[in-house]
Amino acid sequence: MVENKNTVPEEKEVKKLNFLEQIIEEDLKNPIYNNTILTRFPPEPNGYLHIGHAKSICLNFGLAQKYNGLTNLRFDDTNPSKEETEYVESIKEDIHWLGFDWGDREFFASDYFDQLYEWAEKLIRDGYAYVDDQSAEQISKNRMTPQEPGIESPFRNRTPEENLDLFRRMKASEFKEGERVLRAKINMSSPNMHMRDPIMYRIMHVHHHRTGDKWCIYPMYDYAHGQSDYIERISHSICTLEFEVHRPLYDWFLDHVYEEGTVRTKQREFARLNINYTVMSKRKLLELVKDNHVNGWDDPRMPTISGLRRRGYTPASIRLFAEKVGVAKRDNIIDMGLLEYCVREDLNKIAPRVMAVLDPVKIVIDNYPDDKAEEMEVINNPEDETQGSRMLPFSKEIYIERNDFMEDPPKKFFRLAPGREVRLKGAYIIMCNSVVKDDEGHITEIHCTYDEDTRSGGPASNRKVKGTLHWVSAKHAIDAEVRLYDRLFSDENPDGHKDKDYKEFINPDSLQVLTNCKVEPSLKDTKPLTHFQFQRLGYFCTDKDTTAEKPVFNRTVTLRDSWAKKNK
RNA sequence: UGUCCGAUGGUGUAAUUGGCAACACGUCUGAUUCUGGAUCAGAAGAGUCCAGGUUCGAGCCCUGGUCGGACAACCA
Repeated sequence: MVENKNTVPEEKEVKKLNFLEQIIEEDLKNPIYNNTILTRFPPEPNGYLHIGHAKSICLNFGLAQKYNGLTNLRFDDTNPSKEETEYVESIKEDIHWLGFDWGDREFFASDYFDQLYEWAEKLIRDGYAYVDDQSAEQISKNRMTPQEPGIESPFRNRTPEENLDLFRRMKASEFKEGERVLRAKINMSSPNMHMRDPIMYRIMHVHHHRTGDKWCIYPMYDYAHGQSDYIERISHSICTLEFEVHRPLYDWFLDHVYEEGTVRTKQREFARLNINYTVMSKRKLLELVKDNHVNGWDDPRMPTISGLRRRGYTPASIRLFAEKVGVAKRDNIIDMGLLEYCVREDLNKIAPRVMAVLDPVKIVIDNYPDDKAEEMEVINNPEDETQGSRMLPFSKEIYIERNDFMEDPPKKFFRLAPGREVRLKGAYIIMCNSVVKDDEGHITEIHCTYDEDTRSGGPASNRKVKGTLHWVSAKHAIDAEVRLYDRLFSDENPDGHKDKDYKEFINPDSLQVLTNCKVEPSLKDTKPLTHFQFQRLGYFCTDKDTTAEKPVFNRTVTLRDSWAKKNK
């Protein structure tokens, strides 16, 4: 089997398949698949999508792309009491923004209510389903616990005729909510609780966002989901691990409607995404929003798609992240650092560099003419020449970052200090001569001199100095607000504590608003969602709160900072 | 105490399906740099949860444990 070892490989990329790809490739050997697959992304429209959904979206659309197939978007709208059209719009927006398109393959589980109902009648006629008159509490109680068998309902052995009659009357609105349900007749002593005569239909006198008041009985997830998959002829129904226990039930329902010669939908499960220092359940995210711990679903601290977008994440960065985290079946907690790596990776290539000083301190260049002003040509992005250059005004008074100056610096400090020189990026080398302080001892002004020959591109411009600072001309700068974000939780795994509520770990300092920032004039009228690198600081993104009078920027992520790291 | 699933460097994912553990992130060096960024070069770090067994050979197979997760909504 290793015969042609010495034919030697032209180092072709080793394709390592994840377990889903292996299953698919195995399946595809069967001609019934016709060499193609059909996946689906099935959100319930009861909340906003988060990065965990992004993983699933990338997986489902990605797999389909890879194997010559398509992906359906199907809203799992079987519980009208929790679902709203507002959510379906946001979900569609987020998927498109991520870069995926389902064309006209947009469906709703509610599209299939008629078919589902017919199949339910068939199950009743065949003796596989019955109407139960017990209360919710009784049903639940009689299911008992996983280690002891359940108790059969006294209504379990009604005749198909009686069941059919009752079921039709349920549909005809003759009963109140909770009075009756339709149950599958499977096995009350199965060790798998989902097989203990699961409920198929319940009565809900609730208006549905799409079917209006047509129905007062609605199918449960287990019944609706699998059958919807089959109706759409989904080949691979990929979901998260918690549904693994549902699989026998999924298959049981499918057995009762399956037609020979058709593709039989296969459900397979993968481990959901977890990221440290955040939470990833819709319920908890909703709670953070409702209790005002954050400012809405798109708060830049939220792991929602809309939050990440507002924070300044790009679709490509999230897709890269989804690829990097991989897919498997073991529990995982991904390091937030990986997500950050992914944005930096993308933004480094595309974000123009600009000058912004977040915590300004004034520098006066004593030997620079009082009313002189120059325009310095600076490169927009050293990683991408096609982004060209722009002009940046320079004058006698400039601002630099307060922490770029130290009166009494440690040996490895490469920035400005008395008697030291630094380069002002794109301009001159300056030397610090003196410092002016107020009564309290706070530095109010730093006096420097510049060397005219060191202007970028000038005769002495390649003189070596240790540090290069970003800066902004005082009289040309515009004021801006900058919002800095930190992790939302102070604990690595906020909902991993049995005795403590995750909310106890909310980081009180996750948002810091700086209102006294100075940015270069080119940033005057930027549109929300524009990405920049604030030179030496990090990647920033114009916020939707920005106005002509006061631009607002969100910090997406800092630059890697080996200096800060060293000083920890 | 029931059933199902899982266990590989700090984190995540691989290992041609039995051939002496690889990739990415992170970490640490060094080079380079008008961003303490980026880039480039290199290093450290696991012997695969444990114990047996099969085999010339086990991360992959078998047995028994241990630990972790999921499951007892008229939620999805």
